[in-house]
Amino acid sequence: MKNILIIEDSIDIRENTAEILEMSGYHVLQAGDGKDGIETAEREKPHLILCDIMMPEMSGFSVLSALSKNPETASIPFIFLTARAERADIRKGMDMGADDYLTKPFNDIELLSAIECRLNKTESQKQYYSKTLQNLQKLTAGLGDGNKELANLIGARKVKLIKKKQILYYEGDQPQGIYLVLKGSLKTLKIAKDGKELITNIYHEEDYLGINALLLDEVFTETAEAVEDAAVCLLLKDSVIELLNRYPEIGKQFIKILSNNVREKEEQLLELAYHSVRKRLASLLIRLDSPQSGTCNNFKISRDELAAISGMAAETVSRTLSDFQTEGLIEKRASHMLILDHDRLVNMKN
Amino acid sequence: MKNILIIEDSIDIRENTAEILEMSGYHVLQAGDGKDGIETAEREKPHLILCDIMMPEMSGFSVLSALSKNPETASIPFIFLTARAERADIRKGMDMGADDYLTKPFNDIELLSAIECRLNKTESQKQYYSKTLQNLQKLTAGLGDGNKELANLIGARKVKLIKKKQILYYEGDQPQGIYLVLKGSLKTLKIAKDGKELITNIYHEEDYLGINALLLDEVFTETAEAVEDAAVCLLLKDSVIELLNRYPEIGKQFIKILSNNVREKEEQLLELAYHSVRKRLASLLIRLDSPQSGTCNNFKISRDELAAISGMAAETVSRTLSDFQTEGLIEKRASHMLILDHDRLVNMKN
DNA sequence: CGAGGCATTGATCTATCTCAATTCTAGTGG
DNA sequence: CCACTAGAATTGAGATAGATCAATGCCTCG
Repeated sequence: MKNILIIEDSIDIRENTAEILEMSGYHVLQAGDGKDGIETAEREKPHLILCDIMMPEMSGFSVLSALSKNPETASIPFIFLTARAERADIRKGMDMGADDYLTKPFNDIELLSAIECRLNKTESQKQYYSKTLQNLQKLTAGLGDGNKELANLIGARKVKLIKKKQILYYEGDQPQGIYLVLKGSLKTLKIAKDGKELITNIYHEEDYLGINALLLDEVFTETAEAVEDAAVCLLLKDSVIELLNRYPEIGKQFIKILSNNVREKEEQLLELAYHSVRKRLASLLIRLDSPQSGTCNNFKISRDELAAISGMAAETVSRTLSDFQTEGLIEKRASHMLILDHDRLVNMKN
Repeated sequence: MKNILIIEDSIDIRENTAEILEMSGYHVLQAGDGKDGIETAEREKPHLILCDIMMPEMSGFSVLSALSKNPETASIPFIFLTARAERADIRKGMDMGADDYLTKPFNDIELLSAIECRLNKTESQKQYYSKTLQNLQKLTAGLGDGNKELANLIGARKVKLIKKKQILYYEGDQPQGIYLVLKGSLKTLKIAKDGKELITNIYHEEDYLGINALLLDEVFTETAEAVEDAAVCLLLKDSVIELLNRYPEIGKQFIKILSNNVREKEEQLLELAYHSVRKRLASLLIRLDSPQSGTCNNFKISRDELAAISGMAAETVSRTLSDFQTEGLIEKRASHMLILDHDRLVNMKN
């Protein structure tokens, strides 16, 4: 039997809702204010939480924020109850990691379907991603307790699905934490004053997104967008910092990731400063060809994107690729690229 | 009583010199060749080393180079003994980090005054830097035990002095740890195949050098060179990692430093990709003007260096600076730069 | 005070961007 | 399943910012 916790200051609504749920076979816990709600959640670890936004003393936001900080409760599906209107509030709630919201007054069917839907989704996601997570754990094995907890945090947290071209966050947004890419790929980009874009990074499965914004108390300096349909998992700032405090290994992993990043960027700066378009494009193709060391020799990417990564004009990219093709270095058909002569690309003179 | 090691293949000179020194109250160690000299130095850690340049099998340069690599011996004052002439050799020796040289034949007074002067200098430097270190400790206070230990580590380590244009480490060297800059400034640079240099970073007092090489088990990917006479302190890899394991705060500091670095690099990439030389040079001037937030409006730098940071030709830098001057944005006299109109530089259109 | 290294300035050259006109591709709806 | 269309890619022609080569002038440091 599933336990559901209702946090709601109005006795009427609370009892009424509880009744509906109990008739449907759920076991219900009730809390009349935020503080009580948090305590109950931590003690009982319910399977789902319903929480009013507007409450005296402690708002629903504070409750969600507090629960998110505790890894034990961070992953419990969380549904906001809210008076109609207040769209801004809803946005804010969802951004903070709430899973859904119900507009009061709601009827039995709305309530039950929202809850069921959420419980099902959580369940199926858990199964779906447990495979990915096993890989992750294997990957981060031997790192001791720290990573087990990190993995728990990941497994526990809700997954956010974003579709191709959708924005995960904008330059200027306040970072909420870091994202682990579970599936698909994303890119981060900066925009110059004249509107030209520069892609600064491409993230694939198992990459972390936003580490460099985690500890600097500033807004994002780049925009993150899905290159293809993707699933990411938000690890809230406070939880990650908490882990960082407890497990130095995790900090060391982050340092490694960032160090690699710095190195890559410096390499790119050197290329951009002194290498010809041919050379830069050649090395970019190599870089894209082996996203994670597995050389696959073929991938898909638009000219505009190639241009935005390498900082050249799309027409120039197009021309140069045509040259490469006639020279037998690559094969291209529309946006599909196939590397033919890896070595000659690596050793491109100029 | 101070120990002095003499490395010299000619027995006559060696014994003679030893006698002079012993009469003056020093305890003398002797070595007849480079290999023996290095071993003795490592075993006995003398207070000062005298070393002939021209020796069979292993030259004085090799001895100095070997001792410099070992942190235990790197900070021992090192004086070359050399036959007259050979000015080039002397230059080379000083560039490698020797502290002084004596031209053979030398008399008692020359020898003793050189030694005394050097020992005194080392002593006073130790005191001088202990003050800097105290500042550092104050600076990193409030970070708990971790930083106290870090500060201890720093205080314990010997200081390495490097002169202008001298190399701290080369691309391809194995990192021994990270360096804390105590005084002066250094730059790290990468070299393109055609010999052009790109300066990737400039480090000032209290900056850490080499964090990005610390945890990646690979060689340095850039060369570090002193821009002006500088003093650095080597924090050995193992000690730092040990601290990292014990004090998450330190890891977090490193993450912040690296995060900032990544951000800066991305910003530079954007500029290099899409901004005009005018704009890039303007923002570089701004960046150089305030090394650590203290706007001083005037600094010294060569055209070649400006070119190597911004990835343009030195002539272009020169031309653009002249333009800036006629526009009343800056004032320049040889390599001295003075910012006149900070705002207009920041808002440079194109 | 002299020399060698910096800095400046001029003249030329070219890699790459920009604008513009076609052609191709892939995704949509009938 | 096919035709249609909007977006993507290609190709051409022309413009230009900045690199390069070269000559001269100016510090600065011994």
